[in-house]
Amino acid sequence: MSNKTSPWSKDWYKEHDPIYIATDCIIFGFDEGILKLLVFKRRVEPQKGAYSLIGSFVKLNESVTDAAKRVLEEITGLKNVFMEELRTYNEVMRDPGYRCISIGQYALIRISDYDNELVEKHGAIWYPFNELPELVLDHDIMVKDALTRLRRKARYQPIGFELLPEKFTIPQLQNLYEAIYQKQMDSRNFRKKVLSFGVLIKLNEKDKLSSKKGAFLYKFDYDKYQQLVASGINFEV
Amino acid sequence: MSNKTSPWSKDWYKEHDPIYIATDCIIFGFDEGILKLLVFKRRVEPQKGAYSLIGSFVKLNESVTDAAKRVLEEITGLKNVFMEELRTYNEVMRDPGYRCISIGQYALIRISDYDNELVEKHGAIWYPFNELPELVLDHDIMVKDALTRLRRKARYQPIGFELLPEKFTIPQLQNLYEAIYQKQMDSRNFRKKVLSFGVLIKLNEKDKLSSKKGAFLYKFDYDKYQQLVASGINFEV
DNA sequence: ATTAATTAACGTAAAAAATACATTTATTAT
DNA sequence: ATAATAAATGTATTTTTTACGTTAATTAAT
Repeated sequence: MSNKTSPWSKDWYKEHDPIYIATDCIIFGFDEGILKLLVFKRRVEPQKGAYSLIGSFVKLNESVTDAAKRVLEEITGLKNVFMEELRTYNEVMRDPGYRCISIGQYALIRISDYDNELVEKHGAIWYPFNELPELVLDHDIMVKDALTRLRRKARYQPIGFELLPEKFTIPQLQNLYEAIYQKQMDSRNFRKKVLSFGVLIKLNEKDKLSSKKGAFLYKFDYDKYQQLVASGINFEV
Repeated sequence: MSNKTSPWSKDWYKEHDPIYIATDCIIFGFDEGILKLLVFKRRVEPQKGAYSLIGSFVKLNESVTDAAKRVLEEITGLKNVFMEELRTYNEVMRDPGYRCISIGQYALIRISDYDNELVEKHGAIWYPFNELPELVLDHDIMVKDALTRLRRKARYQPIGFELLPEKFTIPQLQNLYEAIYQKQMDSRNFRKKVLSFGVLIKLNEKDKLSSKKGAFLYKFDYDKYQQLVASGINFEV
C-alpha cells in the first residue's frame, strides 16, 4: 500500500480514484428438462431490443450480494436467492460510458418457485441456454464463465438441491446433469452413482407425468449432504 | 439495470456511488521444502508493526491485474507474475476508513527467481505458511481462501510449473504437494502418478543437494501440458 | 579401499471404482 | 386383453487406486 499518508485516514482515500461498481447476475434455471438463463430485454434506447443480464450498481451502503438480491427481487419477486460470486470484469475499457467494474454473480434456481408473470412484466425472460441471443458488453463472456463454473461446482456439490423442486425423480436429476454437461449418461450407472452418495431419501410417491409406470420421487437429506461436503466428498457423476 | 436515465450516458453514472477499489496479493512461494507467503510489515502508524498482505488501490486507467503487478514489481522486483483473481471482499464495514472493496489475487512464484534484498528493503518478508502472524483487516480470511483455492487448483493444473524452479526433482515436487495438502504421500505412487501425466521431461542431470545418490532433474513439457489442460484432465495426485 | 550412511528409484498384487451393456416391471390407454 | 411407455435393476470387464519392501547410486568416514 502507498504510505504517503496514513492509511485509514480520510485524506489517504482522497488520493485515490473511486470507481463505479456494478453487479451482473447469471441466473440458471431448470424447467421442462432444459437449462435456462434469465435475461433482460432492453426496452429503451440505446440498444433498445438488445439482451443483457440483469444487473445493478452497488450502493455505498450495501454489499455486492445485497445489490444483486435487490435487483433480482425487483425483477423476479424472489427473495433469498443464494448468489455466488463468479469473478470481476474489470478491463479498463469494458464499459463505453465510464470506468466501471462489474462483479459477476451466479445462482441456480427452481423456476417453478418463481412468479413468472412478474418476471415477464419487468421485461425479463427465461431463455433456453442452447438458444441464447447475443448479449451486450461482455455479458456473453460472463455466461460462458458461469457455465464453466457450474460444471466445476457440480463436481463437489450436489447442485440438484438448488435447481430441482423439493421432490424430484432420478430421471429428472439425470436430465439436469445431462443438460449441464451436454452429454448423455447411462441411466443404470447414473442411478447407482447418485444413490451411492447416500443423500437421497426415497419417498412413497410417484411422479406420473413423464411415464405410465411413474418414477419414484426423492428428496435430499440436507444434514447428510452438509456432512459429506464438509468431509470433502467428490460428487462427480 | 436502472432505467431512469439512459445507460452509458454520463448522467446515468452520476446517479450512482463510486467506491474505492483495492487489490491485495496473496503470494505463495516454495523454498527449502516449505510453503511460504509474502507478507508486509507496516513501518508507520497506525498499526505500526502489524502484518498485512501487499496491496494497492486500483487506478482509473489500470486493470486490477495491472495494479497488482505494479505493486508487486515495486516490492519484489519481479515482473510478469501471473496473478489469478481469488474473489472480492466487499462487506460494507470491512475497512474502517471508507467503503472500499478489495479484489484478492493470488500467485504462485519461484522464490529463487526473486531479488530477496529488494523484498526486504521494502519491508516484505517471506513467511513460512505454518507460522503466519495475524494479519490486518480481513487479510487472514483472504489467505485461508487462497489456500483452499490453491488446493482445488492443484487438482486440474500442474502447479509445480509455477512454484518450482525450471529444473526440479520428483522428490521436490512431492514435497510441494505435501506442503500444499499438509499430508504425507507414498513416494512410489506419487512418482507413478505424476509421470503418468506425460508432462515431465527427464534430464540427464542430477541434483545432489539432498542426497548422496542424487535425484534426476526434470522439466515440464509446456506444450503437452497445454494440450492436457485443454482436454480437461484431472491432475490430482 | 572398504564400509556406513543416505535418499532415489522401482514393481506387483489386492482392492475399489468406473464402465459397458439388455431385460423385466408397473402403469395407462386402447 | 393388449400395446405402449418409461422406470428399475445386475453383472462382468476394465481401469484406477492403494498398500507395501528392496535394491541402487553416491559420498564421507575410516
